[in-house]
Amino acid sequence: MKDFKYELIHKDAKSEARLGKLNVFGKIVETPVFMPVGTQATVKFLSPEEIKAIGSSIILSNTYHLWLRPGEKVVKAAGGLHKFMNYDGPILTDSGGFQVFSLADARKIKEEGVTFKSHLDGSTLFLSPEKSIEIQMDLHSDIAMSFDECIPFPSSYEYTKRSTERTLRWAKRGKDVHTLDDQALFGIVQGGAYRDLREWCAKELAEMDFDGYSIGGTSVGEDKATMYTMIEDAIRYLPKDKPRYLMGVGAVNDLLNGIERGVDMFDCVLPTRIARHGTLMTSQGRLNIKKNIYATDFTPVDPECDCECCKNYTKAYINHLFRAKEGLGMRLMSIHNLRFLIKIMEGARKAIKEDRFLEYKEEILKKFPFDERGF
RNA sequence: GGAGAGGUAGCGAAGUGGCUAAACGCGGCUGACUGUAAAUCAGCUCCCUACGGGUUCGGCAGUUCGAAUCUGCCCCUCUCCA
Repeated sequence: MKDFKYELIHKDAKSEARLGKLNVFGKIVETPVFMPVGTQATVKFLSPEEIKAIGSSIILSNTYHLWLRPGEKVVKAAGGLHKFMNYDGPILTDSGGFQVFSLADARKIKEEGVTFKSHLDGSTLFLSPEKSIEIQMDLHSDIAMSFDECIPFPSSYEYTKRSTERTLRWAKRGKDVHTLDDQALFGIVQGGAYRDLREWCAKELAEMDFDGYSIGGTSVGEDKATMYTMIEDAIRYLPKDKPRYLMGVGAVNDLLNGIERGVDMFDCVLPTRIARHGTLMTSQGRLNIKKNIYATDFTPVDPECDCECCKNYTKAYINHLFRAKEGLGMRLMSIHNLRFLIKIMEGARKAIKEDRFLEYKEEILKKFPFDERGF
């Protein structure tokens, strides 16, 4: 019997927003939750201690990248991913399915699996649904993902249908080889932007009885309205007693719109990536710390923020760190952006509890002067 | 005082008669970034009333149809010798 359980604490009265508690083999994750991404067994620039300090309760890592380097056997020999990276909180691993999408130039998809060209040395590699699960079992993450194909937008109905059918077969194949009792396995809803395919895929997956369900194939070029519809179409037939995870989404408006539609988990590279590139999400809107005007601005990044960066350092100092290419700048910015999103999630959970999620969403969207991109 | 080397856009540095408003790098400015090939990538960076015009390559004067590139003089810098 797996000790993995989603408990619905409270559903918002006026929306599909859900306050929940995810028991990940004894480690509790309150949902809705935002998960920082640590692709290569590290949330870039942050130590596990810092990740926890910002209020993060679960992080992501990646099958494809760890398979290539250092190799899943090395991680296994280390005693698993948690020991390897010295992080004892819950870890979710993506299956490598996204790399089918992002490394599209260097791959070939067949029924059996996907032939990749390594982005490291160009060597030819083969990843199948079984192999992906085997690697994830060696990594020993808490939550594994089914191996899927993340298709681009737009894609033809024909292709989307064929790909989604294959993704379902892959989900089944992966599930059949998954044997760990202390690792959950999620299925991933694809179906592109076609309602019937999304709904059908969700129903099929629900029937296979996964520990949780991901919504994949969003934020790949479609507009916001389409994306929100895709989420609704995926969630409609997903079981209410299992967690729903919207993959790769992290803009503020997307998080709120996802929660409103019943999403429990999110992950995104956005906050950490744009932080490294000099962009901050703040209560004053988007801010590029590299700009000249901040060179002599001795105020905090975000006066309303309680993170290590905002409590202790000034814009001028971080501007200097960026110009000097000092890593501390990227680290402080990453801490801030993650804390910013996590705080929004904390607020969302509180609002759901009080049956005022929609008001909260409006409040946030009105308060933060971001553009339609949501950051 | 003598002998060499050299002065190119914010800096470094190519270029040595037309294809040069001048490579490239740095710096500077702007933009992008959503299950991370990303401390990355793209554009701009002499001036202007800008699909055109104006002034540039230490200074001045020449040679030439045409000069950053050739000649003369001058100014300045560096190295070596006295």
